[in-house]
Amino acid sequence: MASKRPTVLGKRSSPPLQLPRSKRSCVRVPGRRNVPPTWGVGKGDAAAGWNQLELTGQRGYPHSIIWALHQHKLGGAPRISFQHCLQKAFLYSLDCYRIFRTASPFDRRTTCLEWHPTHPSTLAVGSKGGDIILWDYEVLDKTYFVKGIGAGGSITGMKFNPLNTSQLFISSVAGTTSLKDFLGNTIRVFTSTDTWDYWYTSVDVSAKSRVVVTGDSMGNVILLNMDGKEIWNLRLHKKKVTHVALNPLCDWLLATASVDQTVKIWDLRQVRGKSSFVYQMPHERAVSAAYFSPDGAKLLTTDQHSEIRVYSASHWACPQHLIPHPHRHFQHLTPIRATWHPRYDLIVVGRYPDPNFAGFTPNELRTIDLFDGSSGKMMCQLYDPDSSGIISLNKFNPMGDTLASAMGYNILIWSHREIVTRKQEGLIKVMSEQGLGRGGSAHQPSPRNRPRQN
DNA sequence: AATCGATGTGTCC
DNA sequence: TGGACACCCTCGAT
Repeated sequence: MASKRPTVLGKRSSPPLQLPRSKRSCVRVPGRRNVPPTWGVGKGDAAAGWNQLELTGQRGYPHSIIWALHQHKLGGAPRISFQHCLQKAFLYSLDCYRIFRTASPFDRRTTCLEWHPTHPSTLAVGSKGGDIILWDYEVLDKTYFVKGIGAGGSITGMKFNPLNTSQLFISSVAGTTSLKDFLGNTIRVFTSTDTWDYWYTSVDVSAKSRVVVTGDSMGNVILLNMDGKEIWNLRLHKKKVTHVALNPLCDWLLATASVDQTVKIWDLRQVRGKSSFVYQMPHERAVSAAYFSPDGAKLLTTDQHSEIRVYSASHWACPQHLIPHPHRHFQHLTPIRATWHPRYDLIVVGRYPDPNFAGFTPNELRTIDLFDGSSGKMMCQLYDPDSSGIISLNKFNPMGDTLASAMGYNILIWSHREIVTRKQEGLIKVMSEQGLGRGGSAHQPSPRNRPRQN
């Protein structure tokens, strides 16, 4: 096998990428070429933007758990569960969500986002250059930064090790799926390519059945045990595998998405080849993501053009909802992926307005859209005019009260205005005590993207 | 198999 | 300030 170096086929013209890059080696860590990383505190006030609610029913009532309990007790319609009341209360509260903190720690686009499974204000974010940051946004400067190789290092998938949350499973264009810690040590390499002709595109892990699954850009899916022993490696798709996801409850159920325009569901215990799937879901376009819902009962897929789908376990064969939504693919954009809220039947996804999309309206904004998973209806949009880029990645934290977004080079943290205000006061105090204060107020907005300003 | 076009975001001049 | 251009290997159409 050829060494992992530029190839004619790959059209790579730069020197071998595994060598230290003279241009990059002296660059401070973290940091952009000539721009220091930026860390921002959101404005958190009402003027910061608008969030548009499209709920039916009354407004202006404190939509809290108390409200939900009250509603439930009133029991207007018996089929409306307490859970549903809670979800409604949560949707109302989104009206008050603001950007709480921002960070722009990389010298390339953000490609990957993963919340810490237990620590509520900590997340890992990966970049196109292979950098990874572990960031606790509630504590100033509490970050770990693992430097990547630069060009060609792109992080394609991340998953915290469920058995040791100081470690991350990482798949990368640089040619490995491996387990690393935040000091940069490689604990184990699960698979590697010795060529730039293909690379790994996604990882998932099951603590229960102790397996690691990874997909590659040729359509192969590899199943390994936690010790790194390969169980099988099979070409399950005709084109690049874009996403692999294990069912959180049923750990032998695997979903794979591909640019071959299919999503396939597999029984891990009996995979023999391309056609041994349990279900196949043909799509209109290449598919970027297929996430099982937290309760394992649904599957959410995002294609590369203008469709989000919800499938239900009761009937995998046919989608429960086809949701039209503009999020077309573009070479220099991190593919947009819709994700589930961890507690409610809600879907979050970034909008990339498209004049050719059927529902296009002039002056459409690059919002974050929330859909109800059971009705398929859009319930709410989040928007901040100071962060007007396309928001490719959106994930709620495991608690479900904070949203992390990836917008180009930037990471945005959204939470409830009251919490934002309270916490920001504390942060600004600490900043000014440490001489980091910026006139005692938040960042000055930049015309395009506030987080880039410093 | 090879070529082309789409068209976001940041840097440099 | 605005325009050129890099990014670096994406995907669909031809």
